[in-house]
Amino acid sequence: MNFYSEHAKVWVSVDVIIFGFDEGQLKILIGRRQMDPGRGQWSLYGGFVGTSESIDQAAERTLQELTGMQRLYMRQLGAFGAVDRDPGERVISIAYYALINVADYDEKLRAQYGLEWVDVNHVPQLYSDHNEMVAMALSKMRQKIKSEPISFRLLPPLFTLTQLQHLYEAVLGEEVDKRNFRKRIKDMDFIEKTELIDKTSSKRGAALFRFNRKAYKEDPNFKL
Amino acid sequence: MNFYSEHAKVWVSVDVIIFGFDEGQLKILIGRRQMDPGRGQWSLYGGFVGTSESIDQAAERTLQELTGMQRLYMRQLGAFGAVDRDPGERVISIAYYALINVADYDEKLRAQYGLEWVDVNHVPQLYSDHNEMVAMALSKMRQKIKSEPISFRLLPPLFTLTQLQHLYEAVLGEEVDKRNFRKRIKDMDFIEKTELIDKTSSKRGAALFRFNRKAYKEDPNFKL
DNA sequence: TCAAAAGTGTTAGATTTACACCCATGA
DNA sequence: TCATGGGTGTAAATCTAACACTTTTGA
Repeated sequence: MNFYSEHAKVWVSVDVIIFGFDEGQLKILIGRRQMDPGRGQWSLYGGFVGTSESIDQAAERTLQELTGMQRLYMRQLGAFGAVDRDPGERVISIAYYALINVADYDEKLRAQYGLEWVDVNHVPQLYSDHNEMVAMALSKMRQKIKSEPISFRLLPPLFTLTQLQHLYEAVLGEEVDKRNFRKRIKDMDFIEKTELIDKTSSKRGAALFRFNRKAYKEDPNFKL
Repeated sequence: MNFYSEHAKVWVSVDVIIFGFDEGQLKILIGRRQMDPGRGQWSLYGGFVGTSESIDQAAERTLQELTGMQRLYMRQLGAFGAVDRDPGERVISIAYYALINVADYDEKLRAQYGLEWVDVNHVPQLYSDHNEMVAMALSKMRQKIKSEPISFRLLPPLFTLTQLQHLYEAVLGEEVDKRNFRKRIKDMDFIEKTELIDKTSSKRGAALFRFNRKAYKEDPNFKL
């Protein structure tokens, strides 16, 4: 008998907000809940924290289950612990948000889990407090994308400046001045212009850029 | 039998980093751990989350136990969940940070709990991952104090501009230009000059200011 | 030849930073 | 009278924001 045993245990889960950029919109991945309570409701994907894994590991396991992808960007958002947040049992949930390049995402997996990409501006009502989690994740994203080079996680390895600008516009929810935007990008030497040209979105073609992680680490001054 | 019961429960605790401003230094309140494992080690104060309280309520209960004070500023920092973070059992802890005016704090309570104020720049080794929590709290504080009027939570209701400046210097860990600082304060109409004079720290006396919460809510543009 | 997206500089205004002296008072 | 902390303004530099036209090319 020790002092721990005087107290009650609770279930702890993780829920993951997966952001993607597609069709000029910032989207998240949601699915229909497969179990009671709340079966059939739109919901974030989550999972319980096991006894032999850290909460970060639980979140990574959940994310990988869903995407099959490795080494994705993921950060903790915070813990959600209202007593009745889950209608079934007392469950404390720790929310994470992750960024993926939609093009890398296996469409078969999406279908298999019955997941859908939905525009962050048109998220339906979700199970439990998941809408709150999404709102908080979006707000944190907006903050972070201005001061850290996480935008590249939402794009293919090679991207045009117009794509990058549209991504910022989608995340921030406001228009961005093209010339000022490009000026700032030019100041960041770790965003490198390649010799490659993308001709898919214009007749003239646009230069493809790449994020050089090593160069960023040597001189990490990101500011949008 | 439902799907919850396939999973294991864990203990969930809260730990509170209590900041105070005293003798020109930013300090936190720590104590000697009263139970095994880790008895006698320096530690943050914490408590377990009960079955009928939210995590925020658990944090508030813990904070109030310790300070006897109500309506303090407190925010969640995040969840800490390494498997072996607690040497005794698997415990996931959610850290909170709180701000108090040291002068309001009952010295008897401090002595009763065996707590000490220590400078954030000289925090000893703490139990478990508590040093990590403190570092994160400090970093969040630094961020927040530049964009939200939380500094007043660390001061008496009436304060001089020199006090306020020293507080910023202690939190940010760098010197602040007196004239530029006062210029910015003047721009914020919700920091009101009173007719009162503090003569305790100079012969000439310094004007006492107060934070007008209502005025701030009407025009909340805080920027330091 | 023309529609559509790519690409490019300048200027005014706002913000930020650096900096030094006089004031009021009690001891 | 003097030591101590309180209080004040200006100018240079930097940063931010607004703004429009030319280029390239495939259809």
